[in-house]
Amino acid sequence: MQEIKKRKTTGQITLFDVARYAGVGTMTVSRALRTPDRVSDKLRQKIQIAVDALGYKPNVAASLLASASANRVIAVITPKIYDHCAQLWLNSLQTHLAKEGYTTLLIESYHYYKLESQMLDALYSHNLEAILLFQVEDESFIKQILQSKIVPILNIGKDYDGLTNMNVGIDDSLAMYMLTEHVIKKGYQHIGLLCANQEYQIFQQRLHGWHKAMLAYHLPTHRVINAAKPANFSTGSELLPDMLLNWPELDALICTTDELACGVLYECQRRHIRVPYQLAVTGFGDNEFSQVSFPALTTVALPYKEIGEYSASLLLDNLKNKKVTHETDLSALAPVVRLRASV
Amino acid sequence: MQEIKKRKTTGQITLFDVARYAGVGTMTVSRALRTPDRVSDKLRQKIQIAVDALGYKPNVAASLLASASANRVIAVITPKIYDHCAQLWLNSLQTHLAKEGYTTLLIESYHYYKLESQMLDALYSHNLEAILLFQVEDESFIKQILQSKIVPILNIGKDYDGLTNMNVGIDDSLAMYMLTEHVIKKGYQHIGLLCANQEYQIFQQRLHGWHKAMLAYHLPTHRVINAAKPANFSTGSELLPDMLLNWPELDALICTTDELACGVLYECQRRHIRVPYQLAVTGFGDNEFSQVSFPALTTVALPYKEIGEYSASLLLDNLKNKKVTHETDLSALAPVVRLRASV
DNA sequence: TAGAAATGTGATAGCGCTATCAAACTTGAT
DNA sequence: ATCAAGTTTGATAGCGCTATCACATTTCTA
Repeated sequence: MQEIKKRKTTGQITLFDVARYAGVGTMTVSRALRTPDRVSDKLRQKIQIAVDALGYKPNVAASLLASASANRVIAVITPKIYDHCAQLWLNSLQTHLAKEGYTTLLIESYHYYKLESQMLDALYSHNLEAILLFQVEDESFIKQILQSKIVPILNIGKDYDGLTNMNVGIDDSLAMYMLTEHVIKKGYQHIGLLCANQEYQIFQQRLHGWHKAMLAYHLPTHRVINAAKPANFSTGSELLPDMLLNWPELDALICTTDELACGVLYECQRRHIRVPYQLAVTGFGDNEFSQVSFPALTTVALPYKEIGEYSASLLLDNLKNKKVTHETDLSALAPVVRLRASV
Repeated sequence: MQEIKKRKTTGQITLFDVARYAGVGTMTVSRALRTPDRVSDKLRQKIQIAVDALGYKPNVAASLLASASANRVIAVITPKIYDHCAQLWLNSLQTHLAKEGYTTLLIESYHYYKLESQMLDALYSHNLEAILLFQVEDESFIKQILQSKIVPILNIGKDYDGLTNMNVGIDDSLAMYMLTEHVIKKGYQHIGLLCANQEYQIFQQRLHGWHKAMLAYHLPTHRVINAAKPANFSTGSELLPDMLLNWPELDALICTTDELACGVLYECQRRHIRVPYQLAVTGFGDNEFSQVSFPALTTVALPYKEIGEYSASLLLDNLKNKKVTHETDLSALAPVVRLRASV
């Protein structure tokens, strides 16, 4: 039996207290809690009683330090949690990771502008097993994370030249190409693009997809408003007049988000513009309201749910040290155009 | 000088390595990093060079264990992060806490249904300083958290009989009362209520507020649809026909969320019902789209931004061990009715 | 210039836990 | 009954860090 000495302590109930109460060694208590099958039934029961009686809570910092084991915690960094895409993806990801016992720590990087290193320090203090970046565009920030490369990093979005350990690409450009192609094939000739949030690469990609499709079908690409405003409902309402003023011949308007498109639809109603007869309108993203709106919004859906699932499995495989080259049928991750009443 | 011995280590660069490289004691390195002003400039520079050269990253588990200090991390538990209210509140809260160097750990409790204790274990492993509950309704879950009462707990929402250490109430009932009163004063007589998500207390409170206002003005309270469906756009569109069928005399419809109301507006357009001339419609929450919609939605705004700010200051005061009874002008937290074109 | 006070630095002893290994106790085959 | 092999248990020695105190050094006061 281990020496029973008086220690000055933080007041917390420790393994030692439990061991003394149960009349066993600390190691046996530790085992009873971590690997119960390596302890006899009799002692295990005794120990359980002691744990309950004393209200013992393990000190995970000590456990981590002693075992140098990881924490089953992954961090997700994304600029804007409330984005519809982020919602779908996160929801799917978290569900899958929670099943495997992982806790997800969400960080909205927006709040840590100029506080990045502080935030990272706090992050690393959690003994993370991995970091996921979702549509993080700040390359210097990514590099800063990678510098202190102590855990695997999975990036969702544009691949920064293989900087990250793993990358799951999302092809916004392709999605917009497909959508534009559908509109073109419907016979529209004077197709404009309404792009907000132009400062973000992801919107540049959407613009690029439109541009490419227009060129491919020999259509003019000058009818573009590219604004540095939030891509929300009011911006849509606000910018429609400019579009109509500049290009009265417009017969279709492609918006880079469903919110913009929805704002445009409202403005059309205010101005008695009949959609799609006078003007066809599309969004991007297949948000919840796009199939309920009046008229229902033609849009393109990116498979964020599947991407979330794929991200989770890729990450879990990597953490389990299986092959990192996880071959999956990526066709399941292709964008889907939803043609509705507004085109 | 401290004995330089060979240790078996996890391979990580330790304080000891930095100390040896810089030719100082470990304690000096520790101080140079934690309390730089207690170390001479000369040694501090030397140590900084050693830290950079070796790429030293502190092991926070060890630091926590040795100092028994807290982590500047608070956890927020909420059933649904993507809720508009949660967004506003969280955004405001996080901004204020980030300024004070706190990192916010977001947990969507939905993902941990039946995994609560596992999730809590993971949570506690972070040496949290506090836990915030936002509109958590599962009382047994709250009790479970409180059982292991190791950190202050701040609850936002209904007060569970003083179970939590601190409580910031949000009066949904009052907000709905105010809204209903406005509608009544506009002269509407046949006022119905469309309530979804009836299983949640927060929606019961809204229903209650409507009921109370109707009684106060001697108006009938039977025109209610109380559905166990998600309070979203499509439910609004879907349930409007039932309302109209049951009560053709309806001249105003109050919806328990803006999403429901927006769905109702769309359905009105499909059915050529002129709002507000044939039917007035209101929402609840003042979501972004409610002022852009056509017609713009009359609704009531709860001051989640202010509540977030108040929560942050209350929590910070508590953590700093100032007076916990933080008196604030709570009138700033009162709901605000926004009368718009739809009523 | 001596002595007191303030400041800077390092050796030590844990924080609460687990890896490790040796000791004690089973079990089963001879 | 005996020994080999398996199983269960506990004492020990750290994990990497910081609180603490003692000692060394500097600065200030009389």
